[in-house]
Amino acid sequence: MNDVARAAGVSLKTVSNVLNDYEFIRPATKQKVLDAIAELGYEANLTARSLRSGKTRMLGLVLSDLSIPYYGELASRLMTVAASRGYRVLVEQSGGVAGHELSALQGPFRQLTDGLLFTPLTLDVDTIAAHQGIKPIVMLGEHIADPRFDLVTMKNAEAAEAITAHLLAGGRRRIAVLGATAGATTDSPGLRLNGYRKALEAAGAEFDPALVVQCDWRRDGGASAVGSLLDSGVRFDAVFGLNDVMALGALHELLVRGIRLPDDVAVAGFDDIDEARFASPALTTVSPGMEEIAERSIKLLIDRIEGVETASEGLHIEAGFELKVRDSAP
Amino acid sequence: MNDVARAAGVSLKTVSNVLNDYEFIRPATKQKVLDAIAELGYEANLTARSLRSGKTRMLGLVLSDLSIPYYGELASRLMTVAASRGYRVLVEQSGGVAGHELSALQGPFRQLTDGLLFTPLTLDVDTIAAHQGIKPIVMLGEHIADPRFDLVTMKNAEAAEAITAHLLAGGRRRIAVLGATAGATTDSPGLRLNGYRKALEAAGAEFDPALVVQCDWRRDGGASAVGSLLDSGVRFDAVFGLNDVMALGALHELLVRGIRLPDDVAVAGFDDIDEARFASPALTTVSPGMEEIAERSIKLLIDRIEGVETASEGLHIEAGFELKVRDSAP
DNA sequence: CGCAACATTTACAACGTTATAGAATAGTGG
DNA sequence: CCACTATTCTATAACGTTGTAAATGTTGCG
Repeated sequence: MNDVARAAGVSLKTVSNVLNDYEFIRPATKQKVLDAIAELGYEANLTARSLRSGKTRMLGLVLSDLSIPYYGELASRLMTVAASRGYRVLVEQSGGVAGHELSALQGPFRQLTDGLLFTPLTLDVDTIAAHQGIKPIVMLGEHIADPRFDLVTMKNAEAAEAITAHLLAGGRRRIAVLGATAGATTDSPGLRLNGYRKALEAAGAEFDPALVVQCDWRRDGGASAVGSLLDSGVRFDAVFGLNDVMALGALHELLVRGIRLPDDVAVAGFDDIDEARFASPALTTVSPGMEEIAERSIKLLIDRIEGVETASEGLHIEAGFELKVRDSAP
Repeated sequence: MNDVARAAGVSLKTVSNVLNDYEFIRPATKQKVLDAIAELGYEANLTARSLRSGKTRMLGLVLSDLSIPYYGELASRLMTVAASRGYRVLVEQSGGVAGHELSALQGPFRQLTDGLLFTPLTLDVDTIAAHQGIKPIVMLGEHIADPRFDLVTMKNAEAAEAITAHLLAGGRRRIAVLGATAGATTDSPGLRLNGYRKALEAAGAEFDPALVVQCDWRRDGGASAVGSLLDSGVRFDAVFGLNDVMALGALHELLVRGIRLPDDVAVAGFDDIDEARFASPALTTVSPGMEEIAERSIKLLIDRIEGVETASEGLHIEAGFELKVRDSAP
């Protein structure tokens, strides 16, 4: 910057002012500076700028694992939206481990970012509140619904209700659910299960706890869950995976076992990952409006960082959803 | 740091020395400093450290799109390996657009990182060489094979040859290839196609250009490519997708059209993404040793950054591969 | 012509760290 | 007990930027 100042015959600060679009600069001076910058190929040093300003123009994204399709797609979209606002996204994988989530919250990672998009999987809301620090955090997903935090989420219950209603409308009465968890009703499995029950109730169908299976939210979790359901002799005419990869795992296992889809058993998922469309049969699922989630969460976080949004209570935003009816459950 | 120094009754620099494991520090002094750090909850400011040292301890990763399963998995593994060496990974999506690739190479992104893992898709090697700058770059993938650059790649030709040989051994003679490109033989489609031809030759099978189809390296690319092959009436008894997602798209399309897999047509892919195992039928593919690629590329890049590796020629590393025989092509 | 009032530019300090080089202290041999 | 070396510590100056406040230019008006 010194060199530029010398080349343009102005002071250091004037160059800085040009770079920062300071109002009171004579056009001629500005041009001289810009010429010098172009000629010398000067680029501002971002590290120095960060040190001085205390801002990094990076957003932190904490999620369990980028290799999970839903998170890969989410990260991709968030990065694109953030880029359009002049921010970068730095990803931290927690692996769903409490210690990693905590260190993402307080450790050096936090320092590198101006704000956090946080998908907590193991940490409870009070622990997070105790370690939230000073910079803005926007929660993604559903584990947290607390007035202390901003939250951008999908309409879990409504979407699960809609897809269950669709299965019921197709004549299914015994709908197995994969991926439920014990206890909590405010996290995404809980909310989706609520939606499921509500749809059953509305249709006057019986709720059978034997149809609700706990398993890992992964492909092989869904596969083995549906396998043990078959082995145990529980009857069912539909499977609702609380996310797509479990549903796809189940779909695969059902086919391996010679069960006809969708004639014998219909399969539905949740997320509408890219892959769902190309499964055989194509997976009926619900699209949680990821584009909207990405846009609104980035906007909210940046507005908090830049002081545009000043609500003292946490804002809770729910993105719309869309039912995607395909061959696995027509 | 000033506060810590005061609390410990030592100078600023002594605190810095403790933090940097400077050799000549009395154990008692070191302990005093560590106690003061613990008591005050001090954490070093990474931005200031970066400004002073010129290092960010971040590695840049340039790839087309994180939502592509192969890249999601790769990024995830790279981040894990990098973390174990005390580095973070900052991802930049190029979308396969030349302009974005170029700006990742020279723009502010470069400043934020100590070195680059680069997966060039559109830029040619001379353009890259012209803009490579001063910091280390390790190429990932296959578009570049040039003595000027370090490269970590998979055994494209050998792996493609192996999987083609497997199809031939299964009695297939007319193997369609999806995802070929015109011209280049040193990029990954080119190398894989070479392996395909070599296997044909070794088996004395005829090479038919009509079986080689160009398409986008995406799910719907594979689907529509195999669709138009069917429509055009070209006979084939196997499909080799040059990557898994094309193969999976093709697999889906074949099933939709009522073709029996693997009886009528066998399908094979390349990459062994997580999803391949759970397709129906499960996809036969080749695993390119991603773990090894991740480990060796991170190690090489960090060794270059830290001056451990000083070879003046580019190092070319090929990771091993493993054939994954599954139901789509037994 | 003089002096507000405003526009434009500048000098200097600061952000929090590490490198350099030198000062202080401890240890050793004669 | 002194000179000399090895160890341990510290003062000062950077790294490259922006905020503050003050200096300088310019314009308009009485």
